[in-house]
Amino acid sequence: MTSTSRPDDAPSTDPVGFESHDHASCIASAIAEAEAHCAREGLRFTPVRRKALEILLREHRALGAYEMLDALREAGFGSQPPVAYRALEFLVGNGFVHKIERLNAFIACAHPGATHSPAFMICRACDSVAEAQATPARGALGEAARAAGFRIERTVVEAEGLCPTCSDKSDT
Amino acid sequence: MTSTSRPDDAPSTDPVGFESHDHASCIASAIAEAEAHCAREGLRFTPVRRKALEILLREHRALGAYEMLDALREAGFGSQPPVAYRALEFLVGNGFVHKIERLNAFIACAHPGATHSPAFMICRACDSVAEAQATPARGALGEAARAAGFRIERTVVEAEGLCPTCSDKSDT
DNA sequence: ATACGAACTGTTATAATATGACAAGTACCA
DNA sequence: TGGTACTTGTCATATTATAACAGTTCGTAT
Repeated sequence: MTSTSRPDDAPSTDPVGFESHDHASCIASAIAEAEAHCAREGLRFTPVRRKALEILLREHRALGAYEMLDALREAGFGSQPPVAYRALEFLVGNGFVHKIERLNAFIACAHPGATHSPAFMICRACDSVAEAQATPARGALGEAARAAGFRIERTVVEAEGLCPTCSDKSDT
Repeated sequence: MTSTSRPDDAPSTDPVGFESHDHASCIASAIAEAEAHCAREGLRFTPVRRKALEILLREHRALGAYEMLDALREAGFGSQPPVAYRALEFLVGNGFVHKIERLNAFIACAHPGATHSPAFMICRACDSVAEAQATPARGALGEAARAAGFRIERTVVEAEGLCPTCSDKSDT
């Protein structure tokens, strides 16, 4: 906790992520959420897993697996790819982290706790990523799936474009 | 053309792709579409590009770049990765082929000619892929983007689950 | 016809992303 | 305390992708 912490009721929505916000408190609460979830489910929130989640929360951007590996090595963990991939697999599997397929990279979930289908907005200029909510079963895809008899289990929804900041720059 | 060809008005929708259909005619017409498009735009529909598109149309499934490379080599083209990647880049760039990010693989467009935002249904059991239409700007993502001031240029929409066939099998 | 530039092809080499397999350590429970 | 499932770290390797450069082809303007 730093002197910048604030009560939980401040920017509780933050639907976007292109705005700045209080990292210290969102990190702490996300870690606490993960810890509680693991306790409830009988999962082992081991040091390397916790560290990986902390790194993603602290960076607040999408990291490649090898960037994660570097960070974990610096923190004193193993230095071979499976170390990073296994931690990330655990975190993704439990919904604490999402994989951005378009970037082959990983980002901490912005809505921990909520069961959700994430959607992402990826800026092609600065690589920033914001998380929103998708509504898979609704819309054209849901209809097509029902018509085809396809049983949707998971959706990847990623929009690529320009974030407000980069959009302003390119308008110049 | 084979004896199985049929008039263009038969299954004109084929919104799904989990159904079988007349490959010979859909291949021929897709190639013709691509040829016409390139002629109009002053693009060069070279032998290796044409062959790559033919291969994807014939296979009617998502192929990895190295599978494509093998097929191109067998057809007498170069045998190094850039050969495949460059042909695929051209085809994707012109909308004749889509990349399935979830699979790092490529599939021929099922709706050639139409300007569209594709959406895919990917069977996790048999890896079959069907293409549908997405409606990016509508729905929750479009709203979030407008609220955030994010300018969407392209969307990746991929649903993972079970196709009708595999779904029936797993119900047993 | 010919010279020119842009685009294309093929190659070598290497980068970036990801997984299989195994040995050693740890947690938990019977 | 012994067994079992899980976790970690490592080595080795597979898979996916791109940079750079030389030679060729294409279209066009002389």
